[in-house]
Amino acid sequence: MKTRDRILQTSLALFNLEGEANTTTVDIANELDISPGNLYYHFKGKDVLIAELFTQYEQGITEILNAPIDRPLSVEDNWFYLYVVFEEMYNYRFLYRNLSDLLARYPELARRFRRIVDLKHAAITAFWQTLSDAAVVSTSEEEAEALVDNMVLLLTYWLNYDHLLHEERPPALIIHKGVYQLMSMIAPYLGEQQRDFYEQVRSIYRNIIAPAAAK
Amino acid sequence: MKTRDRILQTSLALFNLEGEANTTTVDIANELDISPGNLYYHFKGKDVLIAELFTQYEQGITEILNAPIDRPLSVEDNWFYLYVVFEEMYNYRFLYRNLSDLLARYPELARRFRRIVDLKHAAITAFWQTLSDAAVVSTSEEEAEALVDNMVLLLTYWLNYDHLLHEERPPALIIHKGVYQLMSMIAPYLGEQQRDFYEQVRSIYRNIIAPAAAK
DNA sequence: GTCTATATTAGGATAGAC
DNA sequence: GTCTATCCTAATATAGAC
Repeated sequence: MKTRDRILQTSLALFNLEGEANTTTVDIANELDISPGNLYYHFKGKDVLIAELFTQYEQGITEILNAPIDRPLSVEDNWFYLYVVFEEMYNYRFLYRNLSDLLARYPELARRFRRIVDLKHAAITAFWQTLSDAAVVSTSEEEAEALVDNMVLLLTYWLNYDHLLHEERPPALIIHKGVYQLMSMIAPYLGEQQRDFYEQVRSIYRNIIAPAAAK
Repeated sequence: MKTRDRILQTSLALFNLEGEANTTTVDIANELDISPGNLYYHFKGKDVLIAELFTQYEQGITEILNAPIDRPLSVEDNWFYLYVVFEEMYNYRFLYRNLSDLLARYPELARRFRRIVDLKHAAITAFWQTLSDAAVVSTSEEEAEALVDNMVLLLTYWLNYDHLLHEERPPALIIHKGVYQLMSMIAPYLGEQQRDFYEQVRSIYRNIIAPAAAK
C-alpha cells in the first residue's frame, strides 16, 4: 500500500480515536514508523491532510444521501437506509466531534459541511414526503418542517451525544440506537399504525442489538 | 469592579465569541488592558479560569433545572421555563461549542458535565410525567423514554446546530426557535388537542420572534 | 521517497522589580 | 496587585543528506 494512503488511513484512525486537535503530525508519523519529514513530503501540512479526509467523507455521504428515496416503505428498508447514513458518519466521526473549532480553523470546510447538512435535510424531507404521499401520515407544512429539523439535528449530533454519555460503546450499538431514536420521532404521527410500527422498530432494535451489546 | 471578576467576565465573552481554543491568555489580558503576568496572578492557569466559569454555569443551570416542575400546564408557562434553561446555556455556550475537546482536556469537567445532562433528563422526564398525570397524553414506557432522550439531545445541541447553520443570529431568535422545536416534539402526542396546542405554540413563536427577527 | 536534524512559532507560564 | 521581561514546551514545518 502506498505511503500516502497509509498516512490517510492512519490519520483517520487516530483522529477518530483521540480527536484531531489531540493528534500531532509526529503522532501520526510514529504510528506509521515513518519520519515526520516523510509525512510532510506527502502532505504539505495538517490542513491538507484534513481537507483530503473531508473530501473522502463528502463524496461518500453525498452518494448515500443522493440515492433515490422512492424505495418501498417497509420499516426494515428505512432502518437499513438510516443505518448506512450513520455508518458513513461514524467512519469520519472526528469531523463531528469538534465541529465549531474545525470549521473555524478551516473556513473552506464550513461551506461544504453546511451543504452536507442541507443534503441531509433534503433526504429526510423526501423521506417524509414519501410517507405523506402514501397517506400513511398527514401533517401541516409547519409540523413537517419542525419534524424534519429535529430529525436532521439528531442525525448530525447523535454520535456526539452518545459519546458524551457513554464514552466508548460498540459502533453497531451506537448506530442502531441512533436509528431507533430517529424512528421514534416519526412514530407518534402514524396514528392507528403507531403500535404496529413501534413493535417492529423495537423488535428490530432488540434482535440486532442484543448480541452486539452482549459482547 | 475587582480585577479578578473582570477577568472572568471578559474571558467568558471572548470564549463565547471566538471559542475557548482560539482565545489565548494574552488575548484576554490585552482586551482588559492588563499584563499577562497580572492575569496569572489571579488565576494560576487557563484551566483554573475555565474551571471557575464552569462552576458558575453549573450552579446556575442546576438551580434552574432543580426548580419544582409541578407548575401549571399552560403552554406559556412551559415555554417560559424552557426559555430560561436555554438562556443560561447560551450565556455559557462556549462550553458546548467544542465539548469533546474541552472534556478531553479537562477530565474533571466531564463528570460534572454529565451530571448536568442527567439533570436535564430528570427535568424533562418530570415535565412529561406531569403531562401524563394530567391525562393529557398517554404513552408507553418505551415511547416516553425515547421522547425524553430526543428532547435532551435537542436541549444539549440546539445552540450548536443553529450556529452551524446560521453563524450569528440574535440570541432571542435562536432561543425561541429552540423552544419551538422542543414543543414540536411533544405536539404529536397530544391527539385531539394537537391543533390547539400548535396554534398556541405558533402564535407565541411568531409574536415574540417577529420583532426580534426584524431588527 | 525517506531520513535526520533543526528552524520557527505560538502559547502557557514564571521571576523579580515596582 | 501590577508590570516587564523572559523562559519553556509542544507542535508545525523545512533543509539537505542519502
